[in-house]
Amino acid sequence: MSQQEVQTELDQIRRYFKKVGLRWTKQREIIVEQAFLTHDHFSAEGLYDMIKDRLGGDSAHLATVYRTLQVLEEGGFVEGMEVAKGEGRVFEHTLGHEHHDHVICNDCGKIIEFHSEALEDLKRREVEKLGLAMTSHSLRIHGDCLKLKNEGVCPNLPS
Amino acid sequence: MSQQEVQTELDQIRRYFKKVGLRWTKQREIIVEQAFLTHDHFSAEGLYDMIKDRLGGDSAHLATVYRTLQVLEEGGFVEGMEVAKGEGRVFEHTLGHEHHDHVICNDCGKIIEFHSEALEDLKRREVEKLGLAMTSHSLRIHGDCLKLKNEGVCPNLPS
DNA sequence: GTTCATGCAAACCTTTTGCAACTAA
DNA sequence: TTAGTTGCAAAAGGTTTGCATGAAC
Repeated sequence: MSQQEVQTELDQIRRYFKKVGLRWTKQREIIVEQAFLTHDHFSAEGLYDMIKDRLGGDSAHLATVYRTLQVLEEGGFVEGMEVAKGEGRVFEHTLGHEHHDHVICNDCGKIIEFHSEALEDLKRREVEKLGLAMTSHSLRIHGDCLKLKNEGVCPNLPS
Repeated sequence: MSQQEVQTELDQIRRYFKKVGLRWTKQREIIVEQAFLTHDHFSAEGLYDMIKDRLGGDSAHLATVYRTLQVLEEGGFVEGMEVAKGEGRVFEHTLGHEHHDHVICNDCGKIIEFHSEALEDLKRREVEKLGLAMTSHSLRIHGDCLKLKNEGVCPNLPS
């Protein structure tokens, strides 16, 4: 996401904050900006560290990061999920992304996103059979890397 | 699961413990038995409470429940998952069950299980396209109850 | 000037761990 | 006998919260 696109997202989120009666503070701006500058999935503490690296140690307190992420999640701007047992939640921003599922590589831990309309339809239909209207869902698939198995190299490993 | 079926599961698990060089203790028997007597999903602490209710306060320590659940999960006898943000993991036993997905009712929180072979196939194929061989996955769908919306009654609420 | 947000530290909750006592094999 | 297991209490790790101070409106 380019700096310019981030600006558009920022504006949109700022309007949301105002609309629901929340104040737009320096800290919130910093946190939201960092969240949307970040391409990968991030944890609350990870985001906090990125902010420290970029702007210095006292730009936004960790507790404020948590509080802001909570607001963003309620507003539907980010989505949190548990990736591995015993670890904290990781987030991703959702503005301008269609919903996607996650594949987690057993070999390197990398999170790969994918989207399948057919899969979405099927989920929705299966749930309707049970008498519910799907509002959200989370699909995480763990898998072994075939390239690693066949060629000894995991293409998902950071190079 | 009937008392007799539980006995069969117990035997199977006891053999597993022995085979991998773990001891079969009174506490482990109590914990495994309770886990397989239980039809619903349970948390570690919930299982501990059930044991206290059934057998008294000092039958098995909470730490032992955690340790045993870990072994059972590694052995593939139970499966743990996070249902709601900020809450602990819940478990279900898997022996003699085919894999299933979960639907969580937004209205009453009830967890409904379902299985769809078509959905399984599609997941597997989508992941293979990405170069991975699916080893496990977790699909949780949250939905609004249609009966509640249309008729004012959520059939998933405990009666 | 009010009301809400922040920083800080302390609390919280679930899960894990170190260790001495114990027990299955 | 002896290596693995338990109970206990303490620690750990991620997240939340109460409160006084400070900033947005």
